[in-house]
Amino acid sequence: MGDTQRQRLEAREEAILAAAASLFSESGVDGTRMAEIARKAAVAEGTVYLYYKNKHELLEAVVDRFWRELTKGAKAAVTSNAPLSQQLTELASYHLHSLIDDFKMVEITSRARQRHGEPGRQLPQIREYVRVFDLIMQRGIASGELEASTPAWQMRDVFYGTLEHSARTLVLRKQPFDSSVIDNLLSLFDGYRLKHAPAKQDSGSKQAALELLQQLESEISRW
Amino acid sequence: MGDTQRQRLEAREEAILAAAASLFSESGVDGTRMAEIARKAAVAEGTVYLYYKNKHELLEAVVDRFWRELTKGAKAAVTSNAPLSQQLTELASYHLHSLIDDFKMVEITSRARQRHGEPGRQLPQIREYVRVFDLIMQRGIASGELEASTPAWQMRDVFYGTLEHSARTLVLRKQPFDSSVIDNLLSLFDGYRLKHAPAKQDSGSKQAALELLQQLESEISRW
Amino acid sequence: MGDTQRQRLEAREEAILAAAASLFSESGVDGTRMAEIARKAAVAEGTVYLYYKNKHELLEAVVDRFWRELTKGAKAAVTSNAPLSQQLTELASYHLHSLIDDFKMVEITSRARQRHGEPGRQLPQIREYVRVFDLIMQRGIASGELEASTPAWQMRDVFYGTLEHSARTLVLRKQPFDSSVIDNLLSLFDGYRLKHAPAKQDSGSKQAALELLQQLESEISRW
Amino acid sequence: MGDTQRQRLEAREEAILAAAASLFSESGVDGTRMAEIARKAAVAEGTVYLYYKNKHELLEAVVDRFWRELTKGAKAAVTSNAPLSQQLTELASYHLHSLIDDFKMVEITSRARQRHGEPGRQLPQIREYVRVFDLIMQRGIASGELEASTPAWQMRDVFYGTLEHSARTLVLRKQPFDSSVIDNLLSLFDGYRLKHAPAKQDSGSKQAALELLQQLESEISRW
DNA sequence: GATGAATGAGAGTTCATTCAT
DNA sequence: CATGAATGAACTCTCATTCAT
Repeated sequence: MGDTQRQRLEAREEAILAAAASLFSESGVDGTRMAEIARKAAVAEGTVYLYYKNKHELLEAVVDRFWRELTKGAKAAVTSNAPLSQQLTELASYHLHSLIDDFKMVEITSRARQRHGEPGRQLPQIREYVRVFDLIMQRGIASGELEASTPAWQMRDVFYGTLEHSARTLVLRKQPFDSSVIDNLLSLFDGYRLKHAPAKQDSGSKQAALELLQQLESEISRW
Repeated sequence: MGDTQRQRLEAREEAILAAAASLFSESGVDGTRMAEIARKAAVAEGTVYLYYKNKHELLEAVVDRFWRELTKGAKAAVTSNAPLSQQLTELASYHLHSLIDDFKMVEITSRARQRHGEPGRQLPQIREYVRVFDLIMQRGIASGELEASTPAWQMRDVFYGTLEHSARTLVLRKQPFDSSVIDNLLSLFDGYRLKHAPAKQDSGSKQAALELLQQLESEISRW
Repeated sequence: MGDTQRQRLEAREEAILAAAASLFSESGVDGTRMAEIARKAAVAEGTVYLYYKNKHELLEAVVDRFWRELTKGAKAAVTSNAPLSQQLTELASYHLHSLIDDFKMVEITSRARQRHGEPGRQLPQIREYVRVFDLIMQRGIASGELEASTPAWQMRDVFYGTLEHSARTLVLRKQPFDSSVIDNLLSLFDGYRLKHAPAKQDSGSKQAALELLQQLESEISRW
Repeated sequence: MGDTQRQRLEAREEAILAAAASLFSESGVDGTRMAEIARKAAVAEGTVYLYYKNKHELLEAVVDRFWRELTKGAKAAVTSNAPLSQQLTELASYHLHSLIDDFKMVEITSRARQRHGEPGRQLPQIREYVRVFDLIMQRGIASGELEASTPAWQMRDVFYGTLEHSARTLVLRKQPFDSSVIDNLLSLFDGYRLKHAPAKQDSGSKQAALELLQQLESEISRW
């Protein structure tokens, strides 16, 4: 019975989140009243406040949930044993599809970052999501598939930033998808790829790279 | 006398815009009351409504003004006779600097795009700004400095998106600037650059490219 | 417990109406702020809007309530078994007294009828009130106490209009009442009264009149 | 040239009054902004305040003008040498027509009477208009055409009030006119008319009546 | 006298949040 | 835990009125 109880609570929480997500997407954050969310979630207004301290926390939870779901998919795209280029392709495809489909959520995310006086904060789940992109870059470097001279975060910025901006472009053009964006990005990434076997690595850094690689693989495998 | 009158009106409008811009940046859009803006601009509350129909239109005007100023600077960075790579470097540097310095404005921009039921609209001045990036890519293609097989808008997405995302990264790390981001981006763009003189172009497309180039140069020179 | 709840709601609604009525009468509609009404009714400002969508609807409710109360009194004056002339006297007396006592309400009523673009509307409760006057005229005609050649509504206009205008006259003169107005009106109504037994009525119309009379009596008895 | 100046001033004043009257009728007093009136009158906003201290005084002026015009027509209807009943008929007809045609003005009049704290005031021009009705009743009494036992003001209340109320009835029914209302009223007034020559009046009161009659006739002739 | 930009008090209204039931 | 009526601070916006030109 305690289980039933807990399940009911979680179902309620999920209902509120889903209602809020759909209304925020549809009418914007300011255009959505707490009363509407409660009605759509079939709970009383006050009940929402039992689960979330205020509207902003609810907004953050909605955004969090969105990126958590996204993170799951991104991890799945990257966990295979396929070669790096294929994994990048899959991740890029997944990312671009997701951003286009839920572009409203991307905008709402930037809304969630803005809080009264504070400077723009990074929400934890987004950090986690971006971390998937970082890890794949780091692994590429560690495995020697990507050159080590460019920091992983810069490759990630190219990868992530390009796709985000292309998503905006495609959404504005009302195009549902464009795979050539991914082709272009991947061929660009060839510039980062080592053409030859990684020459002349001194054994110290080689060792370090191997350890890092093992660490990364282990982290990825825990997903 | 008409001049003095007009000047006073414009000064007032500018004062309101400046006040709004600074307060929106400082406290966010929701955290700023129309009364505050009026006080900071040293006008009466009602006066603001003489110039802008409501808070949202004022917000749009603030955002518009920001991107208009940015556009001026971007055009300046691109108007020289310097080689493409140097122009790209300058544009990238200007863009990255600007986004970092006024990162709040970037966030506010996404706020301005969100209006009640409407989907995310593109504000005209941003379009104009992005157009500067498009033009330099198009010119590079027309002049044969960039390969023609990748659409200009995709190169632009890489260029613009990478820098935007890097700006976010740097702001989150509280770094004021990082030139290596630009170096990285430029060296990546080598992948788009033709290594040899553009060989084997049939005379028809050559002719077309020349015409396009002249057209672009003429447009740029009019800035 | 539902009862207690409902009673509290109704008490609150009544408190708001009473507060509004008294303030509208005292200071006029424009001279009364919603905040004042809320304070006088001992509720929060927002609470008023829980019961009435806006100031105009509150005004209409106030006016409605006034005429509903008036209607009750008017019906009581007319329900007796007394002869027509006595009932008319009582109704006239009640009407005149009421209009004089709450003359402000009569003026406010005309204010309630005016809404932005719309032409003057007839508020339902006033129609109901006037209907009491109509019914007594119709009954008089049906019973043969009043001549049938003048339409009931014209008799009613004489009756109602004269009293309303006399009320204005008396209020302007600051007289609390003047029974001679009623005497005059009643003696004038002798002109409508059949001096003899209704002669020469053909049996058909007689029958119709009887049926109408029964119908009217039945409607009145249901009050 | 002074004349031209004065004429321009008067033309302006008239333009403002006309604009206000038409807008008040069309959109109600609250629904009309001073700026609209100024625009329609083709003057600047501030100019209106050179002629009228505030909106309420402008409203009063509009109402005043309306009743002044009405008074002219009413006097014309009554100045003839025709017998009383015919004069009454003409006055009633004129009154009823006017009220129906400009019913909005009647409502606006009651609006003009309401000022913040004050009780309902009588506007001077309405008093003047009603006075026309009083005078014809007084004259009828003095000339012996109406019985002296009912005060003139009561007869006037019957006459005026009935017509006013009938006007409302007809407006609500969207009827442009109904002459039977006047027939009914006139035949009712037969109840006030002396059937025989005024018998047995003592010479004193007879003398007084004659003097009053002369006085009234003189006043009427001065119209 | 005429203008119309500027004023600013004050209005109605909203809605996130609370709390007695 | 759940409710939803009640709250009231704070908002945007209006518009009659003023006054420098």
